[in-house]
Amino acid sequence: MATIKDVALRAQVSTSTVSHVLNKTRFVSPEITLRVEQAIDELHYAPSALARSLKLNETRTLGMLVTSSANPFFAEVVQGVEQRCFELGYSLVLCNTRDDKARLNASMEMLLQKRVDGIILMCTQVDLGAGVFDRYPSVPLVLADWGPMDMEADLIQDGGRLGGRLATEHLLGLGHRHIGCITGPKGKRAADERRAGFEAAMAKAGLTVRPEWVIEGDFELAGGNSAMTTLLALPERPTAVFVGNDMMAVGALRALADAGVSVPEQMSLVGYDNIELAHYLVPALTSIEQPKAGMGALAVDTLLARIKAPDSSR
Amino acid sequence: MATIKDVALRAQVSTSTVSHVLNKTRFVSPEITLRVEQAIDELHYAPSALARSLKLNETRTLGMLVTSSANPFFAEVVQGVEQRCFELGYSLVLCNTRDDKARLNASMEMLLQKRVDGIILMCTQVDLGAGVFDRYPSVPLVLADWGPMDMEADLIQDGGRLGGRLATEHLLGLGHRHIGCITGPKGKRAADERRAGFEAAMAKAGLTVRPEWVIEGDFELAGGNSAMTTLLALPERPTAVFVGNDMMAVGALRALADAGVSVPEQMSLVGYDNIELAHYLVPALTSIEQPKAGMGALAVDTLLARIKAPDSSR
DNA sequence: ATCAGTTATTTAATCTGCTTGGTATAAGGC
DNA sequence: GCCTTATACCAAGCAGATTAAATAACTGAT
Repeated sequence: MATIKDVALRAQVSTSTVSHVLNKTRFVSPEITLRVEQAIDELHYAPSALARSLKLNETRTLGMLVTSSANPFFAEVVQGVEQRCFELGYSLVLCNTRDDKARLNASMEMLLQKRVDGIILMCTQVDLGAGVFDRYPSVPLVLADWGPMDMEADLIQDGGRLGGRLATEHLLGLGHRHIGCITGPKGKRAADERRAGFEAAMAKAGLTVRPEWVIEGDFELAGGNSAMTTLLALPERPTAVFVGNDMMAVGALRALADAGVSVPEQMSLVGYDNIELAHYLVPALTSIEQPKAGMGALAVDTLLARIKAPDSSR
Repeated sequence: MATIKDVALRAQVSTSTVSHVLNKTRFVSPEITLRVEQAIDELHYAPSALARSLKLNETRTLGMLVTSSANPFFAEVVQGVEQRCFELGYSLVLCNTRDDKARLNASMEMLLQKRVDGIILMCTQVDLGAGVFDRYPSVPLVLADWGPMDMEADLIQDGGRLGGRLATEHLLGLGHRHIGCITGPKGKRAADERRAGFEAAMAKAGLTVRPEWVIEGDFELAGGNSAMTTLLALPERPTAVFVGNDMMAVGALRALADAGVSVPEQMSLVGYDNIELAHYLVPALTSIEQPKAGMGALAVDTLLARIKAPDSSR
């Protein structure tokens, strides 16, 4: 592959002139500019971002760690992240952690060695063993959808508490008084907040939350399915359930259908995230909107702001 | 960030010795090895993959271009690709093209400048204007799920013809004789092959394909929905439909429910891809299995084989 | 017309962090 | 004392960015 030297030779100028033409960082006379551009065309020259990054100490690359990028919710956030990266001239290195600590650490290590400018973390795994992070204290980090952490990082929060309240109030508005809840994994911020919102709304309506109607799920299809199955096996069933995310709601719908319980006649559901699929389900799923692409874009913007001003207050 | 020089200085050895310790590329005495390792720890040193890549002319990074990574089918393939990359010590740069030629070209340019070792293309866009590809004729490419192309690249093919036949035969086996088909976009290989399989199976069964029962969709939720709506509006309806992928099938199910047509009593469906969600739908969707993660892994393996032997026959 | 003083362009030299073939040095063997 | 080994170091790149320095071109004054 041609280098800047080849171009310089062919255009009969020095490499620095070529560099200035490429980056428009100084005036170069029109004739010379033309010669250089011709040489670039003829040689199919493409500057090496590698060499450039090495010198400039900036890769224009971000890393993203996500539990499972195939999960529709994450997939949409990832796409939002990628979209914003593209708009801003960055590229994105995607890593799945699969809830595996070793894998997370390995991926972090790789990203750091590749000298990404910053990293977006969106994983369930709360405890990291502090292994990698104190090795590289300086890499800008953004945490989205993350458990309690004391790391130096910016946080992207969804208004889970509000959303949980809205979801519950929707059910209350339909006249329900016996309301259950399928939550996400305990300890995961998003899960806990949504649940807190649910409890707040119930309390505000003067209703007590029946503990056996609050079931912990895993934010996945299967978890929602088994959680609903558990609920349905109870001697007394709620008439409505707030499900912590849409994936679990889909699983729950399946369980309801299998049990012959019709929705919404015999039981109402509200989901969370409003993934595209929710509209197409039968019956259509009511869901709390989550600006997934927006969260992705926000994460990128936050990260880049931090990169530009590493020491500004959080 | 510490460099190899800092480590060398602290360990009182030369940089080359540090390098050899890091890469285990030559014998270094135990005492010196220890000193070097201590220095590495104390300085939180992480070698720069940038400098390494520059020197070695290899980035251990692959690029992947995909129409829309949030599409469940693509999302699973992408995850398969990432999985295999991780296993092999590669990282993955993900780019969405959104069916936008300009964007595809821009992303290609970026990947090439970053000197990725190879690129996996999985996009609908058939025509590229040949802009970028002849500029960099040498980058190893793998095309998955791609229209007819005459580029120098390896191809990953799904057995779409076979799958289409199987799907149709499933419906025939259920006793159906009036079978329709909702296809993917014409010109897209996967779509055309599945359709060809459908037609082959019909012909083999001695049935004629009624043109008005073959509707072109877009492989998306909305397209499946409107295609089925169109079908249902016909004076004569088929009793079964082979839908070209699961996303469209979900959309179609919605249309059927809206029209009060019960599935499978009044109409049977078969999908394609067998995305995880298909099991959880109500009614459950029968679908032709597509080894999505497997295809991703295969794409990576094929690409790496090509990288190792650029001139071997295809 | 000529020369000092500018300004406009381009060049040459260094630097980024790391790998590696060639080489140096000290210890050990005969 | 000389020749091996064993072990570690040197220095030349890799592809480009940056900057001080050099050259060329031009200005106005004498």
